[in-house]
Amino acid sequence: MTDGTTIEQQLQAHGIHPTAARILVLQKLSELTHPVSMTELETELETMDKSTIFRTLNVLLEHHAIHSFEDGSGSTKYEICRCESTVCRVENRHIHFYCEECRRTFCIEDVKIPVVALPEGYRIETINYTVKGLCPECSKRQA
Amino acid sequence: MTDGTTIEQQLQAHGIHPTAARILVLQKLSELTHPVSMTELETELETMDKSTIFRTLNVLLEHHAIHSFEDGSGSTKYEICRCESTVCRVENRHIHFYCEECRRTFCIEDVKIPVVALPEGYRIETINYTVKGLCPECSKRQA
DNA sequence: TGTCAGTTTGCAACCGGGTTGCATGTGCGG
DNA sequence: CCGCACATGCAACCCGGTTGCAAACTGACA
Repeated sequence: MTDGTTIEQQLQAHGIHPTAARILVLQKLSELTHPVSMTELETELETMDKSTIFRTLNVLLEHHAIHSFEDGSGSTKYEICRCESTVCRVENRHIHFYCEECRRTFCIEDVKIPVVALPEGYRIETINYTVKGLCPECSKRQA
Repeated sequence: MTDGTTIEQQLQAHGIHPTAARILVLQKLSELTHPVSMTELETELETMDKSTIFRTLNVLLEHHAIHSFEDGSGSTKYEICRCESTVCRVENRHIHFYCEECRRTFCIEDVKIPVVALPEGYRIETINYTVKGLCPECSKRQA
């Protein structure tokens, strides 16, 4: 989904009416290599209003063009969905690492979310797997 | 740790000076069978101020008498630590389920957090594993 | 037992992420 | 060209969490 296709095509592929705001937000998310908070997007996209970003993110989420998850930072993080198909299965998603020292959030692309078996009756929609601790840089600095 | 010991003894075992507030909070947490938010505690313990509860929870957390985690509800949830020892290993901790319909958080005691291997350098402090979806009741109601 | 220092608590104010209502703008079909 | 539905900006708001400060408490020591 990241290849030749334009941002606009990606939006349409997810059934989203491509407006300026939506293109800009998705564009930005596809450029960034790490997950961002709403506030970070706000500073990146100075022209755009907070509420617009908020609503845009929600549209993108509903149509599964992006993912959101909570690291322990307090604010929700967003990242573009790089799935091949339009529906992204839980077990294809990677885990995240939140460094309590430098407060950065890392994608651990290589490690997929381990899916557990739940007791009868539960219907799994999504799984949040976030590891907290010290990132390589910070743990080295501390040692 | 849940057995014969009094709340006061539990506090002391964790090196916490047992004050009225701390006893009440830990008491309440040990009574409850499900994780609660600060706000829920606030309504349960009407006499106690929000800030006191906040600071008390932090003391309990620092001394590993309780756990905290984020389900997707937006507010942090707290639950008593039922570990035998004073230090609670990640792999002994159970996972949680957040129902997007009834907004309740469930402990899945039987299922422990799967621990993944991270690339070199990361130091794991804690892991947040929360499944979101529909609880048995709500998924039955929907069907 | 009285006093003092350090700790704990309550109150009030604050902060920041997230959310909403409403008025304005924009694009598209007729 | 008009009208409508949808999208955006602005401002205000909500609420969980956090902090500064002063009062209350506790425990140690004279």
